[in-house]
Amino acid sequence: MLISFEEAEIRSKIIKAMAHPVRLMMVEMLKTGEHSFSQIFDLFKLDKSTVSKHLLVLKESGIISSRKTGSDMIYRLDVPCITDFFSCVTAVIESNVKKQQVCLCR
Amino acid sequence: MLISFEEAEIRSKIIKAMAHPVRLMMVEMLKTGEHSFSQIFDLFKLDKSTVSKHLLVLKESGIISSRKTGSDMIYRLDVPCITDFFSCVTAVIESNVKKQQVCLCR
DNA sequence: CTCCTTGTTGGTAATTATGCCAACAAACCA
DNA sequence: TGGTTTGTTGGCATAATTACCAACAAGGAG
Repeated sequence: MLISFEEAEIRSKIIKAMAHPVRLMMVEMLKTGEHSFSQIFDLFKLDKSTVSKHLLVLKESGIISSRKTGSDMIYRLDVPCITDFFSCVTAVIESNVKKQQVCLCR
Repeated sequence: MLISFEEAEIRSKIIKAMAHPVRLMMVEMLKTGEHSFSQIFDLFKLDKSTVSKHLLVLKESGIISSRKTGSDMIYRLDVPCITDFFSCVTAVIESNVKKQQVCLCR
């Protein structure tokens, strides 16, 4: 009935890949279609190596993939259902507002 | 169109709360209904303080809540849509299998 | 009241995550 | 061929996470 610890570990690796504001924004952007590294890079005030490593985390978890086109690296979202993922997060946030819970605002 | 960094931070805190195998299993268990601390504790070979702290993380993110009944602490899942959350994670795993991607198995 | 059960909090050590700089590799340009 | 653009990798310092033990607080039970 309950999932095994091994199964939970596999799942948590995927969830962990999403558990960073920068990577969330990257996924949000890729929800609108393919984008090049430089387009993604321009979104943030971060070193290019940092951006590259965040993209690698998403790629290794299987959420996005990349291909080289000319001198550009193009990234795309592999799993469209990531939208459902977010809709539940939004539900949690709304639930927190109803509870007037402030723990996320500290 | 794209979410702000502040919004992404709020979201990532909730996702981060789910990003641990132990906490995932706790949520799986609470999907079946309310459970006491000792019932949850018995699932794991962990110190009670560790279990308590994991539950606190879930509680502070607004995913679960607790109430004291007699000498027991009862925990419950506040956000049923967490199931949708998992269904997307499962889709990622299945997509990875199709790709024969091994990065999650190392 | 005293002991015992139940769970939380404080402290600490080990591991992991994050972000920068520097160096490198690959493709494009001149 | 030499220089430039584009992105990745290695190394390192700092911060965050995790899990343990010990101590503590709050309720029963005797």
